[in-house]
Amino acid sequence: MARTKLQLPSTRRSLPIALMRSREQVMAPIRAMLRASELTEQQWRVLRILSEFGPQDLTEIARQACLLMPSLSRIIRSLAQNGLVIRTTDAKDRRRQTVVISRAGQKLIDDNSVQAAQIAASYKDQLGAERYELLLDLLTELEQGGPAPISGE
Amino acid sequence: MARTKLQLPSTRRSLPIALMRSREQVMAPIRAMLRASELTEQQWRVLRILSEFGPQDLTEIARQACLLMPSLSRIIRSLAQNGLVIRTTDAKDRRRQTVVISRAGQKLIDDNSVQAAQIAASYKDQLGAERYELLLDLLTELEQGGPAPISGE
DNA sequence: GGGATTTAGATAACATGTTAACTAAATGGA
DNA sequence: TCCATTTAGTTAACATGTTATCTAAATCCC
Repeated sequence: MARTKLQLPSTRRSLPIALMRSREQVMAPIRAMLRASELTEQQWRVLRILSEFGPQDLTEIARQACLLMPSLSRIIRSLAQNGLVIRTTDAKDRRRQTVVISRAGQKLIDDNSVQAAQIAASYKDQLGAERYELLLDLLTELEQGGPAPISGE
Repeated sequence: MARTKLQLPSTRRSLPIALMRSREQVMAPIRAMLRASELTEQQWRVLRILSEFGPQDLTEIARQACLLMPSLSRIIRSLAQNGLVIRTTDAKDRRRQTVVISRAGQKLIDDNSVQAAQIAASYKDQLGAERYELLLDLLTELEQGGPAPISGE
């Protein structure tokens, strides 16, 4: 590749900024929906993970919900206080805690899932199914490949 | 549009989560770079906007950097205290403040722009130029259309 | 067994995200 | 003119993001 002088791309065509802006747009109606249930976007994500994949420990939830442990630690504490999840200490490894969604937590998921599905479908309609899947593929590829290792470090 | 029963997509194929995960990946090396300059990602974004588009008021910076006013207000205060930007009150509208990047602020941009450009280029290499542009287009489309129709644009 | 190391999770400290409420200045009519 | 309304920016309050540090329990390895 010709070593033309690398230039910082315009912020108008910056990938990180574009990812942020589009996420902003996509999340807006979801946040509006959740406000009625007094749930934050992150709490909703944790509940959905627990509902979809069943009980699991904090580290696994963090990985799936894309949250850092300190954030998740606070979120789980809050959800437990509000009776939406239940924590139990693992018998075989007493460092580990297994988190389960409660009946009340599952009810919140059920109450909001129809509207959430409609919102999700609206994105798909907007781009068209094919382009929507393509977008998801590109994002997944970006996520998995990861940035090229920084040379010389 | 009575299609099939709408179902909440799996979190493994959720657009908001995919956007978040990929942004996470993309930002990691940038944050690592900025840590050496004691800059946060948001402070870097504000400085880049000011460097690229020149002096402007807070509302305009917020729009371009995709920050909410309360966050930006704190960030500008911090940047001003550290001598990286300069605020002046607009003479014609004394509510409005014009923010300019300082010499020290510009130096931070200059010192980091080569490495930042390399990082940006690495994403492009990873996906290939064509798919990279396609991704940016899809994100832009998502951002502009939005699920809630924006009237008059 | 027993100390060094690793791992799960929590805590601390500070920056940002988010919504609501607020101040001050400008604007739009009657 | 005068006051209601709008606009630019700030502050408050609380949740999350981010890095560093800490504790306790498990594991490694001699």
